[in-house]
Amino acid sequence: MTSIRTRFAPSPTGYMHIGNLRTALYAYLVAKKDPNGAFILRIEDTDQGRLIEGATDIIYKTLSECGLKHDEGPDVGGNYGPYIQSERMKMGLYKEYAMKLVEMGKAHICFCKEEDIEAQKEIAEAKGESFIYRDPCKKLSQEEIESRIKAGEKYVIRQNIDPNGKTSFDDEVYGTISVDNETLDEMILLKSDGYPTYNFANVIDDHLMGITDVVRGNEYLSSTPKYNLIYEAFGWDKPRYIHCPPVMKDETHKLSKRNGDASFGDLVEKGYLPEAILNYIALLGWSPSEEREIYSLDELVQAFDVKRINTSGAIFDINKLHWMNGVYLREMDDAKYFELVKPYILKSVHKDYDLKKIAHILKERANLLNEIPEMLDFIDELREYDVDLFINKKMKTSLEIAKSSLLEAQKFFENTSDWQSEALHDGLLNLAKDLGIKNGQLLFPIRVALSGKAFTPGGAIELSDILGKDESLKRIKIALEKLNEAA
RNA sequence: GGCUCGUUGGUGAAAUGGUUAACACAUCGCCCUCUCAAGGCGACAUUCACGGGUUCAAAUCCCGUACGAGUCACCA
Repeated sequence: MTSIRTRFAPSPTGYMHIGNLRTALYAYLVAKKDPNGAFILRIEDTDQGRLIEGATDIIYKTLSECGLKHDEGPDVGGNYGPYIQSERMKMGLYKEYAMKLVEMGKAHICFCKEEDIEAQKEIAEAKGESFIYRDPCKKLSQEEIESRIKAGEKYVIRQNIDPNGKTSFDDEVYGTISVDNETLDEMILLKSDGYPTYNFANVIDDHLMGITDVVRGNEYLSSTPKYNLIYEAFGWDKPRYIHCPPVMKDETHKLSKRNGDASFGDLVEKGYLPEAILNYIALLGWSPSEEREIYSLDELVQAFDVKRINTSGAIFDINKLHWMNGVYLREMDDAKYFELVKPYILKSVHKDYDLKKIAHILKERANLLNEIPEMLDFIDELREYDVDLFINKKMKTSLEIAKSSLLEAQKFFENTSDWQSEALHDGLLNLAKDLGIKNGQLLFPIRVALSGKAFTPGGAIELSDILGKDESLKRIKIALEKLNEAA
């Protein structure tokens, strides 16, 4: 049995969309499911007008950040190169195959003007008729064709389709798809600029590169029969088809880069981890057979099964990604977490505090790296805050209680020589016990005094430990002044 | 408009003719707790777009309707 070969074939026209990335992921998983399988990257740059500078680099970068390592591609080489279609085109490869089809009577040369066809189409649509272009150039004599080409007239090569009969194929996801040939239009294979269309290059390259499993979006479902007709004309083996449902932005719209919809790069910039993103999008349109959702890439390879790909579109839910990102963050080992989180801590903490302690209180709380700077914005400088923050029903605190608790805390802090978390912990809890008040009645006011915020990562003990004796006392003093003013 | 595909809770989804229709996110409530989180527990679809049919039995099979998407480019 031959090894599985799949390809990811993006066109370098901008950023990497989440939907694209998911297709790449599925193609990778299908290939890697086979120990000898190969995942190939091919750049489809046949639309010279839409090329965007740097887009290919984004593709390389994204794949590598995600760990979707390709076995063959423009940057890593391989035995089936070149892997960029414009380079293949320069070898005359597409034209050669297109001409073969012309010789076989499966394609023809067409001189029709784009505008003329467009006009005919509009007329048909105005009448409410469906429009299938019947190309008059099919009837041109050999002599006429030759003389017009010689005269320098522009032409394209167009597929010939026998309108009789049906064409059908079995999609691994959608099952049997079958269409009447008369509804198939005769698509352009080679453009007048000499470049192949996607429709053609795709078939030629997939065959030449030995692709066994074509993984792509379901927007190609309805043109697949036309591709198969080309395979049949050449007598080539057809690949297995794995069409994937779309990733949606909402009920009726696919995810798109316009409107600032999430691209992979955007999400990473917002503080989502590539592993979490990949894990999340794997679940958009596919579900594992076991009751589990957290999978590393290698685990996905094991668990993935084409048969469990869904047929209907899935809406991208940032909420769930957010949760999943938090899971990845919490499960990360401390050393790795610290290195990851350090630059974000440094965005708001510039003074000389123990960053590891800060990372520690963050770990259970931050779902998103970008949330971190704001969570720590009280550490360097205490900001102005409202004295009412000390009043908390659940903690059973009032301004009076806060004041007396802080006075006690002040005394305790002043007399504490052993400023470390364990001693602070024991000391403060004992203090509350001695005073006959609830822990919260003592600790809540301290926490507010130290941070000036209603919510903070960490509590009174952790914050006083991090801020140190002098700074803690200073902040308590400020709080007491506030409370005196309020009284 | 023609053709193709789709439709289970707010979201991702399981189920492959017989279950109280899993599970996860979100939401809400309770517990834990020095705040917020995290964690624990619980609530949340009498119903699977709708209407028929087949069957002892249908979310699952068949037909129709509605709605949605894709495609019909010298874009991929």
